[in-house]
Amino acid sequence: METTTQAGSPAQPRAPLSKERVLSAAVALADEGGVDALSMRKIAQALGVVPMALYKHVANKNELLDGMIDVLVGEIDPPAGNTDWKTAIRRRVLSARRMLLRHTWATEVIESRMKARATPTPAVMEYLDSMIGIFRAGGFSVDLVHHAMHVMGSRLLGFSQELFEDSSGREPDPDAMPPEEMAARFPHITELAMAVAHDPDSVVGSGCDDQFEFEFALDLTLDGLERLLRRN
Amino acid sequence: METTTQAGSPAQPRAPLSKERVLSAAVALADEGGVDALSMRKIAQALGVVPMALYKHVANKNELLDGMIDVLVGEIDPPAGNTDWKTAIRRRVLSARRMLLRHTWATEVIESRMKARATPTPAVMEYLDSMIGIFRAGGFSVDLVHHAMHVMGSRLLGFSQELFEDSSGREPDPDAMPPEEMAARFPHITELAMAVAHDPDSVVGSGCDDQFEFEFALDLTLDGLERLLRRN
DNA sequence: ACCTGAACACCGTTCAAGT
DNA sequence: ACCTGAACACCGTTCAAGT
Repeated sequence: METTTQAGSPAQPRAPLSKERVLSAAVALADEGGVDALSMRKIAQALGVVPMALYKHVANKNELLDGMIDVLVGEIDPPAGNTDWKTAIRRRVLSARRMLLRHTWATEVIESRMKARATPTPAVMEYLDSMIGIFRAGGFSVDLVHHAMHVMGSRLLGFSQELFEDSSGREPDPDAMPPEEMAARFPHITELAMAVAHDPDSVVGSGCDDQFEFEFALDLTLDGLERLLRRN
Repeated sequence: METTTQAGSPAQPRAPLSKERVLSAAVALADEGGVDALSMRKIAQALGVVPMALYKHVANKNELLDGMIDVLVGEIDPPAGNTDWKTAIRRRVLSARRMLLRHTWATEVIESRMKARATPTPAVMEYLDSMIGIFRAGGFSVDLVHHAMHVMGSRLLGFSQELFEDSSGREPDPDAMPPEEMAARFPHITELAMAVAHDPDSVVGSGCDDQFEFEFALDLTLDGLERLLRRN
């Protein structure tokens, strides 16, 4: 009802807009509506600013996305000291995973920007570098850590990569296949799905215990690497 | 110079437009210019047709993308008979990888559509089902094949997922870091990069032997699974 | 010198008007 | 009944006109 500035509450509609404010507004918007719905115009609107004002702090949308990735990488826990390489890597990767689960759009943006850029951003480089450092301190040769980084690739800044994620709240398929046809055409999937559904330990409704599956895969890889290391 | 139909060459500008023609035109355009540059309008133009004509064969752009994925899955070699599960899986995954390398935009589209859809398309389901079938025929329990599918996840319809791919032909970074600063800030990356650069066996210029790295990671996973299988 | 509105060249998709 | 042009509601970004 009152458009002029009130005495008691300065209304502060004009906090001085910085790159940080732009980036965190962008991250918040992406968290809410996904990265496809993210536009320069909407970020500006959320900040109470004209669209062109953003271009004073980021050169273009790609640079904005790079900045958003750096914000995310900053959320990954720093490496733990006083442990062996295996638990240090394990904790770090699981911390990265938690970040990825908080920001569902992260893998998409990271992957597409990594593909487009000649070099990852410094923040990503720093993260990768400290990962390599943990392996090296654990006694890995340069060659073996090279392979290890490639093996870990998809999990380092990885993907939860669930093939059959919880499907509630997604586009419902108007002409979905009837269960009988499913069972006839895809017997192995059906068998597997049935086993999962009847497993009392599995999470009700969602089917797969994503966390368990992720750790299972991670440990399989880490054990394999450890075996190679011992063989030196 | 001649706009009317010639006698010798019927000019056939009006092949009757089918869903298949639309999809293969879309795949060809994506192969050329990437999926970001793909638009309904450009597909129509390539087919010599008005944009709205496409909507007779695909309901919307998402359905178009789903159809394109099916075209790609159709390019993966069928499972080989007369072999053990390990070589059968290996061949199939490597065939999928070759498809992914032919269509650089594939992983991006597959990942984003898998995330959006409640169920993968039937063609993708068929592929996954026959994969599970190979494991089952190899003696895997339903439980173990369940885990195996999760482990293989990122490689099944996977990602080449190279962290440091050949950077030629990508956006050059105007303010790239000087090598000395690189070495100081990222010692481990530098060490690794140097070792790779001085390895006479590595591919000149591109740095990493992507194919070798992919197979290294794949075999590490497969060997781990085999060990679990033997332990039954 | 700084800021910004209008404009440009695009999108996917709707819809009513044409045949 | 079919087909399609124009239009709608968006984009990211340029640029010239305002202060």
